[in-house]
Amino acid sequence: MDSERAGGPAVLDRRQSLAQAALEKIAEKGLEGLRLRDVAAAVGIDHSTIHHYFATKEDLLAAVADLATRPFWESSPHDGTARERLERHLDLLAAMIASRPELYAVLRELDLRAGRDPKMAAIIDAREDSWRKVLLDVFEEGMPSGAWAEGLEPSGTVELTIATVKGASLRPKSARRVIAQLARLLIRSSSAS
Amino acid sequence: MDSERAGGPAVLDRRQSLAQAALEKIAEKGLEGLRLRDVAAAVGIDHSTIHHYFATKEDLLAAVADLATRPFWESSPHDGTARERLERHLDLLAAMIASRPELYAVLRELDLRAGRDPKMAAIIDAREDSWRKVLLDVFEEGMPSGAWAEGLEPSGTVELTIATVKGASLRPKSARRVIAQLARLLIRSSSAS
Amino acid sequence: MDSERAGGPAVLDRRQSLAQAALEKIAEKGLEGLRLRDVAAAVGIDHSTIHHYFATKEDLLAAVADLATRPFWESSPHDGTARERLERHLDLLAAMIASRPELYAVLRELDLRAGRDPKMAAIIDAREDSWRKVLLDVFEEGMPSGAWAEGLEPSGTVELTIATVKGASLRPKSARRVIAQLARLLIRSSSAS
Amino acid sequence: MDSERAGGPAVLDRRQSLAQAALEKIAEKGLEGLRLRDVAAAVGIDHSTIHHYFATKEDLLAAVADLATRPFWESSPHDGTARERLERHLDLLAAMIASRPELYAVLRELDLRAGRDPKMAAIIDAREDSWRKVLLDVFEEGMPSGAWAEGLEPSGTVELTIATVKGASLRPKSARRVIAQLARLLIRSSSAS
DNA sequence: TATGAATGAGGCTTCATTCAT
DNA sequence: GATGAATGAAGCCTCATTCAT
Repeated sequence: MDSERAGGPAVLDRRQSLAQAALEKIAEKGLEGLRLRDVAAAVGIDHSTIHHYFATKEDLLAAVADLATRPFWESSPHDGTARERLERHLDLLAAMIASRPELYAVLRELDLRAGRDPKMAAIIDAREDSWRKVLLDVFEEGMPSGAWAEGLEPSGTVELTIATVKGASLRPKSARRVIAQLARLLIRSSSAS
Repeated sequence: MDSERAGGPAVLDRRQSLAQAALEKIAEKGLEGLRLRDVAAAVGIDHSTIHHYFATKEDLLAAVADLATRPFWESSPHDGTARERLERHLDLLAAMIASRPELYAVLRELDLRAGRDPKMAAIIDAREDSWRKVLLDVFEEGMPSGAWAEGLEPSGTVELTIATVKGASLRPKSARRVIAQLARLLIRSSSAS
Repeated sequence: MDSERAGGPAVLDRRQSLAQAALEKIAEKGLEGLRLRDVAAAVGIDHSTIHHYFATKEDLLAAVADLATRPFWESSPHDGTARERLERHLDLLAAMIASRPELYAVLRELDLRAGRDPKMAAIIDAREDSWRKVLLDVFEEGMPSGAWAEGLEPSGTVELTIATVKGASLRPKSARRVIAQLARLLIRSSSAS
Repeated sequence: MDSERAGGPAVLDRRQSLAQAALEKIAEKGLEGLRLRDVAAAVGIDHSTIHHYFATKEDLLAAVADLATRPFWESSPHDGTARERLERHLDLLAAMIASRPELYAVLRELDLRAGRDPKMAAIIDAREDSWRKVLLDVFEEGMPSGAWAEGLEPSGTVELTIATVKGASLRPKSARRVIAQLARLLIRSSSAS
């Protein structure tokens, strides 16, 4: 009992903090500058102890991917009109990119990696598909009420939104502006709600 | 003069082909998988000979950045309406991403690198600013004639376009669709096509 | 007494099965491929628990040596003529090499180790001396009756026999044939079969 | 021309001396104690430079096997009677085991390794087959003249001889005696030449 | 220009061992 | 007795770089 309370979470914490430290190192030095030694040092353990938690560097990277893509939209409330939901969603994204630009730099790094590493692709794609569903749901919901700009096609717009957010995160400084501009284009400006 | 006629061009070719080979390797294995040995092998020279052309790995990388960002829009004709010019520009981009996805993967890799390497940032930013100007020119030119969607602000739309193209290039498969969707949103739909 | 009845035998069994598992691992991967982790895994315990039974890897190795050299000739009946006894002895050896080649591979591995490790030499030599005595006894016993080939010198033949059996065990496939050939040479051919 | 005289042999020397150094280390510490660092140190080069000559430790080991099994019987003259040739051959072996016991210890180490490593087996077996042929030739040649002990079968005796020499080399101290005893048993003692 | 030898720093990983629980 | 966390020494190998030729 005691050990379950003590050891259990501790282990999770260690794994978690190693993944977190790795994420920070990637943000700082890039995937090509990631060194297990540095990660270990960041959490204050010997670099060989890392292998207790992650058999290989690749495994650690998988944990980083998992951590970095941990769904954030789950917190988004499902109520409100489609237009409101989209606005909130994009606002949240812009805010997060502004507050944690390194996280998004790492995400892009992982996107690139996914292009040549099937294992990474599996992790990244799974999470991205969830995001895709969330967006598709919003865009489809807003169609009947004419919430969107003329000629907007839901599924293509999902891809556009994802692409733009990703591209915007490559330049955190202007991300908010870019996302705002996107929102303005997507949402029907005139007349009806 | 003499060297340009005799050894010069050959050297330039070598440098060029080394940079090209490096670019391909980066596309294949990422910045973290780039090995001077592999690059040398790809052009058929000894791995130590590479240092006769590039003193350091970083220098080679600079050459890669230069090669990858070599302006492509210069070929774009300046005639036609703003709307036509934007369409042609986006079409060209979509076509290039489709035909040379690796080149764009490398560009994104370099974007990320620029985020932590001032030298790289200098190279990348210089070229991106040129692109920025081209786009700004187009968007401003189309304003008076009402070529664009309502509420479009030139400078913000430049950033949006750049971000979207970059983001789209992370998923070459759907890049054309994304860029087309963007074009549809930017260009005023009413008033005849 | 108490511990022999309760924990004692269990501990002995554990030690025994660890040594046995180690022996098998050595047969499989050689002394250079022996890993305590593998041995522990083979008997289903944690790799650190192994140190409760053997303080050090060397200690485990000593147990392996002990196990591998556990005298087998004790079962050999002492009755019959010297010639019969030799034949039975060699037959038994050939049969064991055929049925447990790995055991003999490990024995050779330990022989080699004994050449550079005094502790190992002590264990190995003690058992080999016992074997030596058994053989010497047989050869001397057969001398008066002229059981052996002409010019056979007991003590030198003991060494020859040991060397040949060892050498034969390096190639288990042909061991039986080699040992049979040795027997044919040792035993006087004339004077009836 | 100059470089051919200088660089050529030098390289061979380096590879050769690395293999030789490795052989000595194996003799000293066993296959399980072989460290590339030690080998490099013995030759006076940085341990990473070893990889210039041998891509992997396994490759170095192959060179060691090649060096250790380099045919020695080629020097044996082909003239004389079969009996004389066998005597000379066994004498030579006994002398070599006496003068270079470590070489033979390593050979046995490699024999064992060959049992679990096909690459090693290929090298070892090839050389052993040559030896086999030499012996078979001798034993068959002596058959008609009745040079051998009664009932000696050539091919089986080849195996016996090989096994005995190998076994003898495990105990260099008594090797000469063992081999002499073998010779006495093989060669017809009485009567005719 | 080109090469191959050499270097040394450093990378990931392994492993016997120890220790607290 | 058993475990899992932790260690640190060490192992093989890689790689950018230098240097003599």
